[in-house]
Amino acid sequence: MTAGDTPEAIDRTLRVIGDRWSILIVRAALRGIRRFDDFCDDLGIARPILTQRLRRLVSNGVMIKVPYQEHPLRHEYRLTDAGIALSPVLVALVRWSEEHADGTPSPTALVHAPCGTELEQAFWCRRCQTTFGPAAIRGVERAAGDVGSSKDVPDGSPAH
Amino acid sequence: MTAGDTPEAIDRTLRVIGDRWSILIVRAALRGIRRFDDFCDDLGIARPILTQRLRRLVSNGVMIKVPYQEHPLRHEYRLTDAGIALSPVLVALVRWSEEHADGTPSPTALVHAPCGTELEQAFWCRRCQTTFGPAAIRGVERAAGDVGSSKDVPDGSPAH
DNA sequence: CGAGTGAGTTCTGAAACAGAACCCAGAGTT
DNA sequence: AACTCTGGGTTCTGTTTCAGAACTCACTCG
Repeated sequence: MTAGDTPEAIDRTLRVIGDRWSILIVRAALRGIRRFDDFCDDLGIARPILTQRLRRLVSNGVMIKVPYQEHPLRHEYRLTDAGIALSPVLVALVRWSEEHADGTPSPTALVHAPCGTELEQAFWCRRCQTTFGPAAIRGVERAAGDVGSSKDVPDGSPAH
Repeated sequence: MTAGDTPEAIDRTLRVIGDRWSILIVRAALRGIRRFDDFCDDLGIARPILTQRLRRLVSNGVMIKVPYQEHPLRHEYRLTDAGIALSPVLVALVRWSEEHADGTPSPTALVHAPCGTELEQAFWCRRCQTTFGPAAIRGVERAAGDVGSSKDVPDGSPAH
């Protein structure tokens, strides 16, 4: 309550994809995996958990279950637009992993499709027509009357 | 094995920040919160969990514990550079929350500090000098000989 | 001396995770 | 018809992890 903030929204999101597997499932799906067993093999996830995760992702609109053949009725799981919209999260995570958690670059590079150049992720200011990094971010309250009260995100020197 | 991929690296990262609280803690820290009790109050997190999370974040180099006064010896927790580097993940999550999980925009807007314009997050191609969205991403194998084998990320129409 | 504060720890119960093994419908094989 | 394979699950059974109340402890302030 006191916190004029939103752990709320982000919290709800984390409930959807905030466990170790969901993000990996989305990632696998982005790589083109669609079938139950393929997810299983690719991720090494236990079947019951996969079942439950897929169900949750479906019920939260991240994926949908579509039949890909009748008769032996079989379904596959695909990302919805909302699911695809998670890719910035994924990319940010992968980037961070590579740079900070563990030097190993992932064997799959993500590139700009039209030209094949490896992509970067940045914050973009429409007004200045420029990209920038975390250091140039500031948080401001949205409450209409309150526009002056901007709190700086971490002050200058972070650590040390 | 068949998967020439890395759940590995990302998995390690998710072990660091892949629970519901760690990200929220980082987020709070980005907003300037530093002290144990303030995290507690702000997040509504249970103290034992906060203790443990902070310890883990510290041991993984995301935060550091620095004394801010002697005598009643007190520490505070600050983000390291690696921790600050998580902000793209945060931003991506918040963005997604707002757009897909729940219409409510967060009360704290993130803006480009120099000009105050609300920021956007995008993929950036250095070669083309352009920003683009998830649809224009493609994954290619990095294995030196194998550059031709590019798999498309989700094919054209995602769902429906 | 008593109250207050910052930063935890202990204890206890609920929930989530994880793996092995089992199930079942339909198709293809013999 | 019997037999086995495949895709897509479910059940059962432990092990972690989560979570909250309540307690501790060192120190300071009045």
